[in-house]
Amino acid sequence: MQPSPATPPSGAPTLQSIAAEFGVSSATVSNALSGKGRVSEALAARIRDRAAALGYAPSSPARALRTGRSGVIGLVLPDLANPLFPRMAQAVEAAASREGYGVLIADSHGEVGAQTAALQRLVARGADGIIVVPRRGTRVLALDVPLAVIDTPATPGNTIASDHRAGGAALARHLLDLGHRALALVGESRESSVQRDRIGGLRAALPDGIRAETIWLEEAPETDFPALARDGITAFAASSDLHALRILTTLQRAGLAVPREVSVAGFDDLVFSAAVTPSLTTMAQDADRIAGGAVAALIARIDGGEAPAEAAAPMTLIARESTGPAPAPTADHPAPRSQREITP
Amino acid sequence: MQPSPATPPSGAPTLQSIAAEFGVSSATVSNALSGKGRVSEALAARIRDRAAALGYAPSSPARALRTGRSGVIGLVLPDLANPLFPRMAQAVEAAASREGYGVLIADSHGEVGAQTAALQRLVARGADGIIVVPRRGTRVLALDVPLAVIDTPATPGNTIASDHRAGGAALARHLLDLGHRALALVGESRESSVQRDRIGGLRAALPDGIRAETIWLEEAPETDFPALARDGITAFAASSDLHALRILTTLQRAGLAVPREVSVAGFDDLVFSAAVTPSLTTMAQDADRIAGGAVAALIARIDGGEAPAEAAAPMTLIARESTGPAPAPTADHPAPRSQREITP
DNA sequence: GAGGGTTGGTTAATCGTTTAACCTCGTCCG
DNA sequence: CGGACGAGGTTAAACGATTAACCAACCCTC
Repeated sequence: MQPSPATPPSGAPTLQSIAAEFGVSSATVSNALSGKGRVSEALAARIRDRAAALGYAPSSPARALRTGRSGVIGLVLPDLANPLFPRMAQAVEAAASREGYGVLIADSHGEVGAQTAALQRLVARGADGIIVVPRRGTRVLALDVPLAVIDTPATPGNTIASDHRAGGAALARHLLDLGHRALALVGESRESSVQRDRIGGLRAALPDGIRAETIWLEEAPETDFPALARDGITAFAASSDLHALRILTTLQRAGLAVPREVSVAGFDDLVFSAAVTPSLTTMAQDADRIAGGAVAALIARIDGGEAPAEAAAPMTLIARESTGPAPAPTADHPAPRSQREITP
Repeated sequence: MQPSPATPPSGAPTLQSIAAEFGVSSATVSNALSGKGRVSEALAARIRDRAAALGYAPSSPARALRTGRSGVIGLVLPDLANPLFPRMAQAVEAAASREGYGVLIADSHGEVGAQTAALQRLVARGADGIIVVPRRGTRVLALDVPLAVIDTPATPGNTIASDHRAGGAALARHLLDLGHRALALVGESRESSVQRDRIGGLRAALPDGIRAETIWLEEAPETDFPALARDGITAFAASSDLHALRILTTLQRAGLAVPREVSVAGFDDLVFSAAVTPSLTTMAQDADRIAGGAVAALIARIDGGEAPAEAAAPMTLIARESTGPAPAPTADHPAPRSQREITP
C-alpha cells in the first residue's frame, strides 16, 4: 500500500491523514516522526519523506493539550516605545526561537496594574513561562508559572541583568581618565532601580574632591545644562542615551562645543547614538547575553530544574566622539582639588 | 449538593473539576459560562460565581483544538531595533488585546529569507492570522492563513498604511509656506517603497522652479550636509527622524543655526524627536489607527468575511522648532526663481 | 518443537472544551 | 387523559498528538 497522491480530505495534513495514506495507525506515524517507538527504518523513512513533502507540522494546540507545554513564553515589557526595550525584545525573540519557543508579547504601558494583568493574560494564553522586565522598581508578584526577571542584580527576585553599577563605575573612570573633575550625573527617576544603580555606580567611583552634581530630571525637568557647563561642569553622564542626546543637542544649540568644551556620555547605545554628530560615548548592555541568559534560565525552570543563576552581565564602554579630554581649567573655573592631588 | 471547598485534585480548575463540585456535567458548566445552552439561571449564577472565585480560565490549547482558533495573531516585523517598528508593535499589541487576541512576534532581522521562515513558524504555532510589515519592498508570499500587510497604499496586497505620499506632500507644503525655495530630500534606500513614496510625495508637491536635490544615503553615505547648506540649501527633509537627527546634529556641529539658517524635518515622530534641541518637526503616522485597522481587517478575514479595505491613513504634521522661515537670500545665494513668482 | 526474546507494529486512553443530539421530567391544552 | 412542548439537563463525539500497554508474528535455542 503506497502513499496515495490524494491530499488529506480537508486542510492541513494530520497524523491520521498520513497514517491513512500508508494504511498504518497514527501512533506509528507519530513514532516514525519522533523516533521514539518501534518502527522499521524503511517505513519510518518513507513516512518522514511523505510528511516533509506534505509540509506536515504537528498541531500545536493538540500537542500542547496532551503534553501540557505550549512551546510559548511570554515577554512582559514596561513600554515598547522606550527605545531600550525593543532591543531586549529582539534579543529575547532570537534566543527563544533558537530554543524552539515562540514569544508572546505584552506591553504593560508603564502602568503597574497593567503589568499584573498582562502576566495573567499570558498565563491564560498558556505561556509555559514568562520573562518580565519590571517597571521601575515594581516587585513582580509570585505566580504559579516559571518566571525570569530582568532588572538589576540588586533587586530581590532578579534572574539576570547587566551590572549597571559596575557600568556606572566604568563610565566614571573613563571620564576621570580624560581629566574631568567636575561632573553632572543625570538620571530621570530615583524610582528606577536600574537608574539608581547606574548613577550610584558613577558616584561611588568618584574619589573625594571630585565635584559631582546629581540631577533627577523628574524632579528638575527645567534643568539648564548650558548654565551648568558655564559653571564649570566639564562632563555630563546621563543614565540613558536619550537624556545624553537631549543634553548634547541642548549644549550644541547653546554654542558649546562637544567634546572640546564639554563631554557627554550615556547608557545603552541606542539606535541613534552612533548616528548623531558627535557620536555618543555610551555604556552598552550585552542584550544578547542578557536575553540568552533569561531564556536559558526560564527554560531550565520550565523543565523543572532550578535556574543556574548568572546574576550580572558586564557592560562595555563604547568610547565615541562625544567624550574627550577635559578643557584646560580657566581662571574663571579652577579645577577642583581632588584628594588624590592633595595627599601625594 | 453545594460546592465543596475541595480544590481540584491538581493544578488549575477545569470544567470537569467545577462540574464535579456541583454534581453536574461539564457540558452544563460550559453552557453556564458561555451562556449558550439551556441552564437554569439560578444554577448558572452559582457556577459563574464559583468559577470566578476559583479564577477559572479555560485551557486555551483545549479550546484551540476544539474550535480551530488559537486566539493568537502573529506579527512579523523587519527589525525591532529600528525605532519605527516598536511603536507599531505596541499599537498592534494594544489593539489585538482589546479584541481578545494575543500577539506572537517574529523579527525577520531584515533578511528576506527569515521573513518567510518567520511566517511559517507563526503558522505552525497556530496563529489565526498574521500581520506583516514587510521588509523594503519585499512581496509577501500568499499563505493559506489570513494576512494583513502594512506597507504603502501603492503596494499590491497592501491592507492598510499611512498615506506616505500625501505626508510627503504636506511636509513639502509646510516648507514652501515657510519660504524655502531650495531643499534637500534625504532618503536611505530607493528599495523601500515607504521611502520612495515619502520622497516622491515631497518632490511632486514642489512646483517647478524650486531647487530640490534628492539624496539616497545608501548610495551617497558620505554626503556633506553642511556643505549643501553653505551651497544654498535652506531646508532638509529626511524620510525618517533618524536621518533628520543625524542631519540636525551634523549641521549644529558645523556651527549652522537650526532653524535660523537651515530648517530640518523628518518623519515618524520617533521618541527622541521631541527631546532634542531644537525639537524636530516631523510628519507623524497615526500608529494606533494603522494598527487598529490592520487588526480589524485581519480579524474580519479570520472570521471569513472579506476585509473592508481602508487603504490610506492620513499623516499629521507636527511642527516644532527645527523648521522656521527661510533665511533672507544673500547676494551669495540668490533665491531661485519659482514659476509662481515669474507668472503673476 | 515448545518456550523466550525480538521486531514491528496496534489499541486505546488521555489532555479540556465545545456542541449536536438526545433524554426526562413536568405542564398545559384540547 | 393522551400527546405535544418546553425547560433543564446529560451523553457522547469530536479536535490531533502522545504514550503506555498490549499483541502477533518470526527467529533462535535447547
